Amino acid sequence: MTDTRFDPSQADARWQRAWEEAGTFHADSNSPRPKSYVLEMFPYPSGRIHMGHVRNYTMGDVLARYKKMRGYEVLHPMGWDAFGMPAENAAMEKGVHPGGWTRENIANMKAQLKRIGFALDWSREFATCDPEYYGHEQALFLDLYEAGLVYRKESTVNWDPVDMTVLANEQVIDGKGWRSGAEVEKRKLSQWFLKITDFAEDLLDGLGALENWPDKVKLMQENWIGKSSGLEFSFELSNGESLPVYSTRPDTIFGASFVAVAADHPLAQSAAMNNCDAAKFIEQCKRGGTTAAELETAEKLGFDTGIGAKHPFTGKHLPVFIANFVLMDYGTGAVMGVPGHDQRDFEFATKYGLPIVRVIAASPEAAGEPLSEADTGDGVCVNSGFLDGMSVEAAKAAVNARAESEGWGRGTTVWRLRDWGVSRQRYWGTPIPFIHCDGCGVVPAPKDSLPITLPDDVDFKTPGNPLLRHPTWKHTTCPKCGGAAERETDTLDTFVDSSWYFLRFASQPADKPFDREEVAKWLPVEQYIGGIEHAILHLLYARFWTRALQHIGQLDFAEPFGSLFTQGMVTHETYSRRTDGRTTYFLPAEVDRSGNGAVLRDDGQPVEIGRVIKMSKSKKNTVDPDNIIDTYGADAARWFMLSDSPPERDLPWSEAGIEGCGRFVQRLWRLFGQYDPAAQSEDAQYDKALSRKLHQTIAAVAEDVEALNFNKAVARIYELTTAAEKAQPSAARSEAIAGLMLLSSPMMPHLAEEAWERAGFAKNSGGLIAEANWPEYDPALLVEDEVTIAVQVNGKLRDTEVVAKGTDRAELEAIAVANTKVQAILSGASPKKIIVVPDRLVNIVT
RNA sequence: GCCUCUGUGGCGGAAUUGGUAGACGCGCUCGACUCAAAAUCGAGUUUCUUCGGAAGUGCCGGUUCGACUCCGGCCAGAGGCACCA
Repeated sequence: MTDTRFDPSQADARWQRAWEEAGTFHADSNSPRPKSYVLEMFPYPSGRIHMGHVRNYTMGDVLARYKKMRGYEVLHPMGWDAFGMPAENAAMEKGVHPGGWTRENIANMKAQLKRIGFALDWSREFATCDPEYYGHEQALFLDLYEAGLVYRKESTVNWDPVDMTVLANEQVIDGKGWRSGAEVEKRKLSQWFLKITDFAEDLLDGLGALENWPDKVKLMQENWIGKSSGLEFSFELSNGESLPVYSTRPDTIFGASFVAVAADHPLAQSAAMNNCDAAKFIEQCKRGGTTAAELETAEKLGFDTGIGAKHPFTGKHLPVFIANFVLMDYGTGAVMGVPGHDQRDFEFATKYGLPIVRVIAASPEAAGEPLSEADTGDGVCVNSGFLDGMSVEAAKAAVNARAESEGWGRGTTVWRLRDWGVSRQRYWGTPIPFIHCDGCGVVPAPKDSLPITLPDDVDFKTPGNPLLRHPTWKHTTCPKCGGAAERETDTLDTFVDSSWYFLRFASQPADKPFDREEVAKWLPVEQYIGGIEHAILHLLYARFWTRALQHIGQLDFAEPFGSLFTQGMVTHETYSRRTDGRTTYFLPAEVDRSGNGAVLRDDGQPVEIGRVIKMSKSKKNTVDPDNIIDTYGADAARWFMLSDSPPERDLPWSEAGIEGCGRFVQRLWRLFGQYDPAAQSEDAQYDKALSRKLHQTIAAVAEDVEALNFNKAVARIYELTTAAEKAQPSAARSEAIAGLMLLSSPMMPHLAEEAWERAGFAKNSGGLIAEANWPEYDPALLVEDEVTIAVQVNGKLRDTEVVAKGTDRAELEAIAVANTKVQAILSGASPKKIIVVPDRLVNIVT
């Protein structure tokens, strides 16, 4: 019998074809239905879909299918974040063209996604490496330039002196270039920036209105934007100059024992001119990576310039250091060092023998308490002249007021957020549409010259930017003077590409980036789903870009994503070997983990087992879903992704559960086969219980799916399945079986379609279950009429009692006191207190 | 180092948000069916126990009649830290 087993290898493809032929998931912008835009973060086409993608897109898919069943016109599109470094790496390693490599990957991954049966509107697909896409991006960039939101300035990059190329942070390993192994240097380059700081206040304020964003994401963004108020003031220096510094803790000014400037601060530069030791120290600071993590964990080093700074209150001379932990990008690039109340300053002062003074203490009496580490707690000012006895807050205000009235400083707001550097010295990205002319300077490319496309004939045999050394590409004429000029050879950060792709999904006009009317119909995105790793950068950039477009009058809203859901990552341990100081990673599929350790299947030799971390291409700890679909079918894979783990939490990958999911698919299939509309009830009481279970499940699954609590919805479906299996044939049972088909259809759409058809619904209603309505529930059936209450003595459970729902307090108390186990414990003593929570418990306190 | 999370049986996790800890699933054990296997079905499965109970949600302490849930302090792991996407 063919229908005793569900055969995904037949059914999956069959229904995928049926949906495609019926145009089931085609989003019609002229539909009278209410609209819903469900979007998952589009993937980088790395080559293969991995489990993180499957998890992400399955969640979105369930929601999209559910919304459709609830009567929405759903836009659920897919595309490709197709520019980026891995394509260039592949070009260098395998000699393939980044474009060809990317296109091939897209084709493979699209085929993989199609096998999983996602309810996507493929007619809206595009890749960011399409000239039709990035040409419009160039136009938008020029629009922002005209609005004054784009500028150039010098900024630091990682420079590999052997390969003569700029390295991404990821390519710097232990301060060395990943290919050359050369010690990386910091180098300044003139680069393009977007003025995200113009929107800092607005981006911060906007978080308040994002009710359906996770608090943790809003908090992370808030901290990232980092609004702080403090004092900007100037030290008079012994060389007659003045040095502006910024501090968020002016209340600790009496504890200042040194002043420190960044290595690239003008003062440091001029010190280097007169002093070769200073120059050497600055050179030393240039070594190592540029990341905040590296700077902050590196040993605190300084160089005493010999210059003195005059303390504005005490007149004491403070030594001025050049220090490797001061950032030129934040504040004024110079700080006052207060070792008593800042841990970095404390470490620095300890190392260089500088005074450490307590100026904040829990109470005035504790002024003399020694410090073994920086005290960053609250308290009152001590050892601080006129500030003594003031609270931290009062002292801040008092210092600011004195500085302002005496004219040597002022209270200011400083942001941690820096402008967005978008220049990349790489080939595989959107060319920045500017032209460098010796006579006219930097000139925007005329809009009618867009798209400025990438040349195809590039080579990756030598490191560095192929655009820069291409024989002809950069040569052009100046749009202003007509003279010979050169194109900008930097390309845009790929975060620019992902900052507006969601607008392009609304429609794809040829002559403009997006159609305003279509955007108005679909946007903002109703539900955006993606990895928590994008909590700050991508989401902040997209919010900024949307605001910037609103600012220049191209959009009518500021926030692109109404609701955000950040899923946890699919994680796996890593397998690696180190040879010649380089680490090679291996795929889980290449590794035999059956013994105690792990060995490579190829040579039987052990590999090192690394930590359980997010699946990523660079660490090769990815699992390919194709094998799982081959073995168990798309529905089992989808079900597995939704089961068990709460979606916001990380999911450590294991193969163990998938088999059970495959069994459940068959179990449901057998149950669905028992659908019998003619079945008659024999036991009305029993029927009512099953009917109640069905209606409770309908309500609960809807609620769970809307909250994206898929693991809970899955558990409900299991429970109803078990109840239906155990029930005798009856009308209620058939109703439950039909209900289960509908409830499980967003999660296991192929199985549901097959069962729907077999049960005759497709013929009767003339449609697909994907186009059916979500079942209604009867609110009257949700309420139970009996509840089990806990009987506790001193908070410990002693027994339970079944009572009618809504039994009043007095009666509950009487039942509990009369309970034999309670009587045994009380043994005649009378309780001190009895706490009654109706429908829940009675607690007897002795 | 900084910011944000997470921590519950052998495993993934549930717990109506302060009210019966371990729902549901995986795995395992035993049983039924079978010549046998697979599949399927049934029972059991936190730990200890003198079988009365006792302990138990990363660790230490606190609030409460009652704490996985709230508060304080630690520990461990993950994500992000501006050129991975």
